[in-house]
Amino acid sequence: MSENTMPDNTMSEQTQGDVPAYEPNSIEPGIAARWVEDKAYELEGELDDDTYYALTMFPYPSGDLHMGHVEIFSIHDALVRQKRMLGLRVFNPFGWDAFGLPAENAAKKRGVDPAAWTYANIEQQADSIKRLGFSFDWSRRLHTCDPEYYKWTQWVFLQLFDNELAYRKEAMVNWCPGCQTVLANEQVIGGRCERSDDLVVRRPLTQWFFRTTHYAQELLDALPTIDWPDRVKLMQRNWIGRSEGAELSFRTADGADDVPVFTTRPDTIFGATYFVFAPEHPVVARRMADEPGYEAFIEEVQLRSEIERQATLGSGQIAKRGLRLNFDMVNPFTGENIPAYAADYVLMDYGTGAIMAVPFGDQRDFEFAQANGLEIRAILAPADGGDPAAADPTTMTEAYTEYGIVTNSGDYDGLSTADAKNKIMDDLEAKAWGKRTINFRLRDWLVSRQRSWGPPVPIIHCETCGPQGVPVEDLPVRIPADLNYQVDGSPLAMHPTWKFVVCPLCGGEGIRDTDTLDTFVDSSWYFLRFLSPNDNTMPWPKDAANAMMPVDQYTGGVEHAILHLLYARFVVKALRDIGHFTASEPFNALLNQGQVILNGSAMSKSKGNLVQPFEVVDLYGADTTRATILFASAPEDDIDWADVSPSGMYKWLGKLWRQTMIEIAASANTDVADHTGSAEAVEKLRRAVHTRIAAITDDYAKHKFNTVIAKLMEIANSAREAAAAGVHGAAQREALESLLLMLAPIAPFITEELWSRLGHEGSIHSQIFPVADPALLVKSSTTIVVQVNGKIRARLTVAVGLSAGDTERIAREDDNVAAALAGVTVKNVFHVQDRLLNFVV
RNA sequence: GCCCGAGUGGCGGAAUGGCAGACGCGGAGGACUCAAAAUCCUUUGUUCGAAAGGACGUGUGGGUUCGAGUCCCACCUCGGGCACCA
Repeated sequence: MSENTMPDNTMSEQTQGDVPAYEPNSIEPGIAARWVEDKAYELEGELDDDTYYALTMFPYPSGDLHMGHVEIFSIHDALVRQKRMLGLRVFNPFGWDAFGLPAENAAKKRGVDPAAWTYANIEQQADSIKRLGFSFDWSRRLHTCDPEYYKWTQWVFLQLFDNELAYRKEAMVNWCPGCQTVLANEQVIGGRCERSDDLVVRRPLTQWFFRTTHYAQELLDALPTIDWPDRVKLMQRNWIGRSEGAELSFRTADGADDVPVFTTRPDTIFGATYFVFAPEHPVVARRMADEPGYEAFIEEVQLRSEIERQATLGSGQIAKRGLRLNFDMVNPFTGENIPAYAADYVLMDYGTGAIMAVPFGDQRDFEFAQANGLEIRAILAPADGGDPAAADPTTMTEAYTEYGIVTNSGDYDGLSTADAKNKIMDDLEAKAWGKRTINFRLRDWLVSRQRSWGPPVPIIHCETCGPQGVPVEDLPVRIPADLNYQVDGSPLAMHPTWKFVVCPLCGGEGIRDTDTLDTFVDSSWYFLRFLSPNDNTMPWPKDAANAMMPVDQYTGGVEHAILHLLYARFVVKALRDIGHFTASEPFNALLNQGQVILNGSAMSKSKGNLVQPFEVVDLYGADTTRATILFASAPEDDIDWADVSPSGMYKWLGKLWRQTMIEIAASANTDVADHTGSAEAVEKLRRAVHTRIAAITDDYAKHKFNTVIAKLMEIANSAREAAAAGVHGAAQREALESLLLMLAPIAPFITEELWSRLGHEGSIHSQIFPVADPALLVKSSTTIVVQVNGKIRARLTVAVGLSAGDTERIAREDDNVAAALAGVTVKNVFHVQDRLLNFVV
């Protein structure tokens, strides 16, 4: 390469008149269309053990994509594209969680067909996703509202029904007046509906449940086996809420009823000075039926509890009111008669619905006892060092919840709390008064909804045969096309003819169940349907399920921590036990992205603070939009759109574009295998590139896309510096091409375009991710820090591998170090190889 | 109230117990331009100093360590989860 064929670099960077401009919106749409036409990301061949299953939470089609979608798909796509470049066969399907209330609300308010509304939104989102270049496998697309899909949702329901994991019962359930339907416990947030924010009321209704409690222990035990964020695992652990204790019975004073209670503190039983039932407890209901005031009390409690819950949220103070019952109970250990109460602080659906009240050791009982003038009996003394006044009923101001030494408890006096617990439980079991028990906070999942835009519960009710599953050959039970959505209540239930059928067992009169399944049922198994979304003969092939499950990498929002993510785990365990595959968990690894917010608060239509993704895309292109999001912070952190700078990212991509174009021009008529520039400058550039390749590979593995981009910027800076020093040709191309390859998962369009302009055939996205040359990672010299008493006195460049003695000798030659050491005695010297030397004086 | 998590420049954020502030945004100055935009270059934690150089600095107070943004204890603030769970 001769000097005069090389354009002067400074000149070309300043003029750049001959370099085509970076115009993302003129190149991106064509490339996006080509990827779809070429079926570039459709996986061919078998779904086998070697296939990597990547999945992102499928969206609900409420309108066009919002920023949150663009964020999660940008994270997911960067991850997926990089995995492909590492040589993995990646299965990356996509679909829509398309059943839900907004479609039904649109139908009710505006008279549109919910299906038409839904599919129109889906098409709009699909177009946007393609425009943004997300590399999903479109051949596996599914929508949960397709009859071809919900046929199998109904089949899943029937599998659980046939195996006694789906059942119907009357229970006090959460009713949302706004949505006109019942809700699962997981959908009630702070007493309000997760969707509409209406105050939820409690009603007794007969509903369908999935027996999630059957798997409570396994759902808890398996948490350590999955690679999920600790935060999510902790939320599930708390939601499942396992507690160990004892169940034992108290007898009524008249000897007629035995009433079981659950306690985690059997050691405090001698302090049980009264007894409390949940207001609706059956024993209370029977014995109090004729008492004046009982009915009123029940009503008052139900009304009051909701209001008080709201009024006292966050205060930690809840008034405890109760009703003295017309009978007493007997404490089995003391033999004493103790008064019985009904009070709303005891819940019917936790434990046994009744408690032994120990005001000394439980804050709620303490408050209730004070309010009602009941005895507070000390049954524990603080261990050494404790404050005796805190455990003295005459002076204590709150319950004594610490452990200590048992007192006033007969034979158990003098034992520690832990020993007394064990001994009392041993004795309970020996006397057959009770047994060791484990209680869970988790309840069964209520799955039926009084709505119509969802899969109808595939059950036919028969007066003689009871509820019967719809035979598989009759699935799907379709939503009728002629529903009237303008009615109050459930359109499906009010259809004049739909529900009248014959019983599949006896052939007599049958009535369809008019409820539909919760949308979370749809999404609790969709990752299985992706394995064969177009096969109408089975839900999924067992072989493929065994090979592919669990999903290797799942990405999505933390808002589903105890909803979707818990339900999917339950459904997989249930289907495993029924025999449909061997996997025990749906998602092996989980990445939770943060939220996109604006000026500190969540974006929402009602607040009018939405940033529409396409405002950004239309201005700067998809690459800039994607890279801006990934550069703003680590994926798990929230992004405040007020703080991010798409224009900054756009500038950088433009700079990279020009830099690459200039190099293409600079090396146009030369042999790119050769390079110009000094050997030192070339080596410096190559070292910079290869150390970054190693670091970036690492950052990708940790999903730290923000530092990936920072290091790519460093390569660009090094390459520009080298170009200014006259380095062109092979070393410069190596730098730029490595950069483009490593940027490709993040900004797929500009890298594709520049890759081809650099003269390469084929897509950059089917290349192999760069590998660092180990030889270029070995340094010959390094900068060490010399400290005196931990304060930095000098930075010296020395050869690597120096001994402590040699390093010290060189360090002492430095003027600054010598000055700091003058007149003092060095007591010790710490040496960290190739990094640091610390004189302790 | 209980349980998690987090506090680093004007801003977003980097930092296997070993050079705090990588990378970028924003700011300042300059080059190019008739001018502006775009682009390029320099500079940018605070403070003392003409400079060389020094001091201070990761929410607060202690501690461990030769050495702490990083580990431990207490507290403050913010964010999240749960909320009468016996």
